[in-house]
Amino acid sequence: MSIRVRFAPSPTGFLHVGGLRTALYNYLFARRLGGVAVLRIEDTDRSRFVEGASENIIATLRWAGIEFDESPTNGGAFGPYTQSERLDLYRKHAEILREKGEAYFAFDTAAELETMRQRQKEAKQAIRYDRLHMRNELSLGAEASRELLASDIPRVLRLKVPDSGELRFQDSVRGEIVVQCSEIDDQVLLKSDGFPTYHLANVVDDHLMQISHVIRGEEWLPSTSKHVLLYRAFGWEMPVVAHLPLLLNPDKSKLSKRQGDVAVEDYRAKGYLPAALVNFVALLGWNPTADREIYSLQELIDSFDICKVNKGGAVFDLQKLNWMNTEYVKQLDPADAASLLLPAAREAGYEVSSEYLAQVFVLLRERITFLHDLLSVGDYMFHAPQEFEEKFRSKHWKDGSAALLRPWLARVRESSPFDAAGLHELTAAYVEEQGVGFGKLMNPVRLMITGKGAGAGMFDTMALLGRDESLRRMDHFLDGLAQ
RNA sequence: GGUCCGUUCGUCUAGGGGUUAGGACACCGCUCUUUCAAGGCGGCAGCACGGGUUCGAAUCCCGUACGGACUACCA
Repeated sequence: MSIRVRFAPSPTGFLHVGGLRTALYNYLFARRLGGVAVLRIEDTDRSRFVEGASENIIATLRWAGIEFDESPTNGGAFGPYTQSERLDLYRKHAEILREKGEAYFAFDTAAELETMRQRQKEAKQAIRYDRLHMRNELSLGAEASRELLASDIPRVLRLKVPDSGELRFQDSVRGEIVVQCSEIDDQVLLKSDGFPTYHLANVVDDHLMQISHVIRGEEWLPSTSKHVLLYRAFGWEMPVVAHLPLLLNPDKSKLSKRQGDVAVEDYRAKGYLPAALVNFVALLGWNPTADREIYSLQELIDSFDICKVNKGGAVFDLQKLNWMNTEYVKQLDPADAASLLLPAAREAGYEVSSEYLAQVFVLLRERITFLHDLLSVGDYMFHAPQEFEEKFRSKHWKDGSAALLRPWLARVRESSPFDAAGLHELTAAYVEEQGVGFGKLMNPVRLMITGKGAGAGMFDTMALLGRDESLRRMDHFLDGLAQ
């Protein structure tokens, strides 16, 4: 059997991080087994359609490095199948179902359905379409329905669910699931606007596209029994299903916008690296080994196993994501880091070369979570400090500091070459002579040059800044003191 | 309310009859040190509960509790 999977988002907004993980697992599964992954846009709800959402989802998947293999127009591309372009297919199959007696038309109004639900709720009954008492082909009989069918009264097509019997299906993640037919609602298949519902379109497409494995979120588990019935009604073979555990808010409810960012777009905008986000999200619900956290996409592919996916939901923990991003930032090639950061640096008004940016990155990469932190954490690498951290000053700038600094400054002025090793050597000799520790001298130097109490090694910092700039800042500071 | 699903440190997880229950994030301590990080070392902390099955249960079975999803002419 050839492996074919699909990722089927609906274009109602930005790609959700949960969607990213679903897409990723589908992608990993397909790549691991040499299968095909298709992207399908499920836009059968016209009222929720958001302009540009589909394009955004595709762009976001590309950003994350997740690729799809097939397109309706040309064989090899990423480009998606779009359900709204396949409406004839769903209508045709809906008709087949009706001819087989597996589906029927119903003419109830929204108000009638509401009344029915209210009644059921008050009677503490399960809320389900009441086929016997509502207005439909089955309750009305052939004679009476003929008139309604011929009229222009709005109608929906409903699945005729068997009254009794047991349904069983295997889920690759959860094992066997058992559901009683009596618990299943007569699902609407075709809406009154002629569009199919998710259930019909999904089953028809999965079959027509020869999808072998349906990997999707747990929220679909309850409706899978309806899909089983649909496959059975059509006489089609059911694909293997796997329902992924949900991504959760810290309070364990389904990950939602109210409690933080859910759009991949948001994380991208905040400066998370795609590889870090993908790595993090991959490990929410699955882990290839016991003692590793960092995996490249290829390593994830090589070890992916759908059967090892967890059943329980996973809380999306921002702290761990942040840690993972710092790991990926540290591993970035300096030249790549510089080119990623250059636009932001320019926007901040720093007219620097990418070579210089790469050097600043190397200097400070262990101290940042996001690449763009370089511009704030290391602002003094781009201009003289505009303010001096008072807490650090009061702690490390003593009355005798200036007197201790001047002879050292004279030597720095003369030193050659001006590099970190030379400065270190020179300074080591000086503090030895003076009988003081490094800190006594270097903390004031840090204050004068960076204005801050935290940063990379001062000799490296000075070397990168250069002799002129370093001395200018210190002289300026001491001049200010003298006045 | 009904149906279905789930439950290993605070969080992500490994482990699936015999383990001192392992790793990671976070937190704390020590170390390194010119600052802050990073790094190294160490610490805190967990099998939801109750019954079975078994010589032996975190692991298998059944309940209970708790949590979640679904319950639309949304996906």
